[in-house]
Amino acid sequence: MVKPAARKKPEPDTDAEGRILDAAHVVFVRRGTAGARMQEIADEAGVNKALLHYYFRSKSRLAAAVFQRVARGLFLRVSEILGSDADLDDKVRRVIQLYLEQLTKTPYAPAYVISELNQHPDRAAQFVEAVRQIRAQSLNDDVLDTLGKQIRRRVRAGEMRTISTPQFIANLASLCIFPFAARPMLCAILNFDDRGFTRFIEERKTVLPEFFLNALRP
Amino acid sequence: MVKPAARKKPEPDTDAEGRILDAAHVVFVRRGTAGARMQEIADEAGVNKALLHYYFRSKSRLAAAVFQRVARGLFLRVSEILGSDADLDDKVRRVIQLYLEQLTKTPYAPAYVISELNQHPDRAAQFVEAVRQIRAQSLNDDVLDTLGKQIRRRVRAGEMRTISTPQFIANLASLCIFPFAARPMLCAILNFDDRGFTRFIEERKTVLPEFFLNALRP
DNA sequence: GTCTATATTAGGATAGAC
DNA sequence: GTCTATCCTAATATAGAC
Repeated sequence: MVKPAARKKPEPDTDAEGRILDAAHVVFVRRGTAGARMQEIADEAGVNKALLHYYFRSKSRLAAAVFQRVARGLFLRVSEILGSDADLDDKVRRVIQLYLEQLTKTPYAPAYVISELNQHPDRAAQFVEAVRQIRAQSLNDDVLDTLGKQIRRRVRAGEMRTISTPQFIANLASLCIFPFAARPMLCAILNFDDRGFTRFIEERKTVLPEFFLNALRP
Repeated sequence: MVKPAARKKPEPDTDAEGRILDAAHVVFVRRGTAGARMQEIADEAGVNKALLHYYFRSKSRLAAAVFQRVARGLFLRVSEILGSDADLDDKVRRVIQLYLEQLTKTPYAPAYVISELNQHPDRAAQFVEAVRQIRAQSLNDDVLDTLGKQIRRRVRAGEMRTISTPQFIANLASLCIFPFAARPMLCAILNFDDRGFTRFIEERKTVLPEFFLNALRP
């Protein structure tokens, strides 16, 4: 279904299948799976509705393909960093930097993934599979183990407060991802317009590494 | 529409309008507005579909009523704490405690509000209005101002690192709310089942205040 | 106020020409 | 492979009896 062969056309026009998937990506992320309309996807792709079924058979299969793609995108690069042999502080700094930049480009991804996972219980299995695949690809067999060892080493050396690996990861993910997922909420509470939010994220690029690393000082 | 009069029946059966709103609450939060079905709400309320239209005219009005309710619920009590005259450390501890307990009882609220706000742009205005109402109700005219003053005072006194009020609030909200909003995501990554997640939140009740307050030490 | 029955439209899916 | 035309079910909404 996916041809890894060399791309012939450098123009934005890909083959129909690719255009449809891209269009579906846009529409599903914007409206959610339940709110998306096949017609809107077809329009966005510049093809006929029937062609969506030709390539993807049904709306739910198309939705699954898009979800897989977005979920992977959210964790692929971060997983590489966490699985690398960099120093722990360095990992933290790089993860924060990466997320704040990546999510600035794809700001709707977190809210979409959160929505899907909560409304569509069988997406959870799909998500677990995506995570498993990413883990298998990364240099380290288990990113979590490596990270846990790094944390415990630092704690034993007295360079860091005691913290469990899950809490460490949850805190890091929360601080990076939540502001994007809850952007309209934050903007309402803090009286931000788009410009205000952008500056807020810029500020965050320096605030967050300090905040997080400081929190772990012994 | 809402009668604040004394409740006649102590049984779970309220009047039809209340039962419908409760049922709508459950179903909309579970499925999202687009995914919810009027039939399912009617079943959940134990009434006929037509009655939903009798009381709420249309699905979108019913959805708006539910959203208002859930959004208020997310911020009402927290706003009381932040607007109180308690010490800053105390506020932090009480907010964390409140959120972790409240969200344990209504774990789907954050994901629902996030979904709605991202998929349904005009919910944003509704949300702003809900926040404005809560602010007007609370003892303090502007919770944000009060909090900002407390933060700056602590910073000037050298008892806290410099941090802007928006970053302070965003960090606190992120750390409290995200794990619930992204529960299936966290569970997949950290290999948690329901039991594991519950223990994780229990652990978090002690971890989080330490983490947050420690992050702000000078 | 609450029901049954029905109207109406929207939207996913397919058949078949080209 | 891509289109036009059509089918068909699901879902919101209303009419009208009780």
